[in-house]
Amino acid sequence: MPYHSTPLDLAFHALSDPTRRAVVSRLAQGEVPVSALAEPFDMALPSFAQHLKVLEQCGLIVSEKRGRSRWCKLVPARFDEAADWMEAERRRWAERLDRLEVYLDKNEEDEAHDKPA
Amino acid sequence: MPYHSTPLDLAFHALSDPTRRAVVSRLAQGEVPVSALAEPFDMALPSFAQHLKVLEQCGLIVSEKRGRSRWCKLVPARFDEAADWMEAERRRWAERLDRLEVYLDKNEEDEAHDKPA
DNA sequence: AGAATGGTAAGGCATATGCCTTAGTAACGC
DNA sequence: GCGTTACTAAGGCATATGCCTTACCATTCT
Repeated sequence: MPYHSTPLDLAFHALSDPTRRAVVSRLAQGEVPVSALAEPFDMALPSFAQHLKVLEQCGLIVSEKRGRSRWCKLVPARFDEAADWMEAERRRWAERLDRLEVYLDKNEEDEAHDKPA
Repeated sequence: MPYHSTPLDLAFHALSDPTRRAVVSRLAQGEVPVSALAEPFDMALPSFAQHLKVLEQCGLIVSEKRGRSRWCKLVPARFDEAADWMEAERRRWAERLDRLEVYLDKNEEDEAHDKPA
């Protein structure tokens, strides 16, 4: 999706794959080396490494090579951007429903007093 | 991404495009017909319609044809699944950091009392 | 009825994605 | 040094994505 690819685009794209979400999920535990991360997945290592590359390129994780293994860890900032966007939308949606409810209640009241629109 | 495509995959994929996020964002206002939704975008209508199709197929929106225009509205449930997943991860992450902090504080205290690990 | 409006269908094109295999390279273990 | 371990590079293949254009309906306006 390099047509546009803002950080948010990339983060959501990264999270649209179950393998990558599982990695993110696992990294809540802290740092994990690539081999340990890859172990649960029935996938060739190079394929799995691509997923890590996607996560790293969009800034959801960082990694560092120590000896012959590479350790990965989450970067909450990028994750938060996406989560914050979702919460903000959720709030906007909820506010609209609240206003709608107030409006409906008001009309009901008016009707009770014989003052329809 | 029909390799896997759970609802969560599809929702995140749908949200990875800025045009589609803008549509979701706009629909917080309520129902909007396709032409009005499409108006801000410099894109042929059929291209835009594809984006709506993606949103509808993953359950983020529903639409209904009235007369010759189609009205779209948000479906919060699917959106919430994605938002909930993100919040749950965020919480797990925060909890781990809390435990880490407690652990570090404890060690600091121990050191102060001359009892290192 | 005939034209305009609001989509929808169909198909085409360039690029991206997700997987694979094979072939390296760098660090450790003996 | 030599084999093993842990990745990394390179390239290939099928399918998906995002855009386009050119038809083609329905519905509504005049």
